[in-house]
Amino acid sequence: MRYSEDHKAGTHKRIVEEASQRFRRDGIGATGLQPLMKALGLTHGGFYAHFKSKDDLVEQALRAATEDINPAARKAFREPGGLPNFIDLYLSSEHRANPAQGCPLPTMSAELGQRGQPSATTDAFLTARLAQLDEALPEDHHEHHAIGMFATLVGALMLSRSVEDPQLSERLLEGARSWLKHQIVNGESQE
Amino acid sequence: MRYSEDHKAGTHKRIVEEASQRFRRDGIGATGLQPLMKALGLTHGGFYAHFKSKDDLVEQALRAATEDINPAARKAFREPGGLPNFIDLYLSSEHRANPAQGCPLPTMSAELGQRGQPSATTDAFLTARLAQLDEALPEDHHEHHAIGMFATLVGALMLSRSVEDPQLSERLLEGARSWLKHQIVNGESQE
DNA sequence: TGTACATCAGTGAACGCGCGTTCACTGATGTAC
DNA sequence: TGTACATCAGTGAACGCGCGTTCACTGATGTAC
Repeated sequence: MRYSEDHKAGTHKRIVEEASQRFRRDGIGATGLQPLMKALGLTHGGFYAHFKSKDDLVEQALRAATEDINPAARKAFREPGGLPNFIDLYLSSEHRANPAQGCPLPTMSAELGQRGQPSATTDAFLTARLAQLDEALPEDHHEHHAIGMFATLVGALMLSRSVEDPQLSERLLEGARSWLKHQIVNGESQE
Repeated sequence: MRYSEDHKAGTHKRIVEEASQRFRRDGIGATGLQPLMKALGLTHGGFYAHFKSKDDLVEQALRAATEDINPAARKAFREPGGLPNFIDLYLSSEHRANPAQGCPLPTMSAELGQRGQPSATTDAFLTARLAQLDEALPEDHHEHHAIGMFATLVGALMLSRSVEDPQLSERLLEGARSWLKHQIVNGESQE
């Protein structure tokens, strides 16, 4: 059947967005293309009219996630002094509970490092986020501030999702929040 | 064939150790039991004489990793003021290049969080490491110091492994090292 | 305005493959007599 | 000391299943005349 002008582009986008959520929630390896297409009301055969391979989809999904930032987080970055708000959003129990709508790195970056050949997409995503954090930091900071903070955010959220005990999970989030806010103050005054 | 007294225990240990390395290097999902047993010169059928399931092996492998700490890292913890040495070891290019002999969390914890039902083994592993870090920190620190530092270590190593560009990878390790050492100083004097 | 045809997004069966798990078995060794 | 037997760690074929990928196809729509 032939479809209207931009029908295919729409389907393409739907696949990328659904994949982006599933990769973040379940991981890349654990996300099957067959269930993915079925969830969109499509059959799996059509997949290869849109993508060269699963790896191609992974790249596009990660690229899509770069532009799909939580509006509240974007707002926190816009306003001066909004960095603590961003930290609270990133290390919130809401973010922990909803990996599918969250940052792809805590769920995907280990797997991205293990997959056969790496692509520049991860680098681009990470660099963009570091630049964003860099702008939000006080003027006289060093590069390692943004890097250290980002690593802490990603690591703490990932760890908080991996433990069984809810109290331990909460302590991890709260501990990282305190540590990071404490560091903002020191980063401004010292160095 | 019947074997000597502790033959089975030896095989059991060999499986756990080989699995522990493969899980850390390739991830849990990407590690097949068939290739694992074959690498030890065994057939896959015998696996279930040793373990209830793959999940059982995962738990035992993680538990084994708890006791298998890099001697150099252990030494760094023993001597007073050895924390910077530990940071350098954890965030070294050697550790980055050898996940199979390294900390299981950067490679496994995302997957551990995504697997069906979590077990207390991750909690035990993480708690033990936090306690270790806690002891190495100056007396008057807060719990969130150990948590923040550990999250930074795990996050930075994982991210450094996931990027394609070696220079970016190096910047991530170096950035996190600087940030952490800077924080040790502040953690002592302030708070 | 009406008909013939080309397009091509999506269909669904099939491919080989490796997965975790089960199970009837083998056969070298330790034990009992 | 010599023989019969029980043990049980390890064997290897087989189970059903889902994976990523291929491919000949369908059939509603847009275009050409």
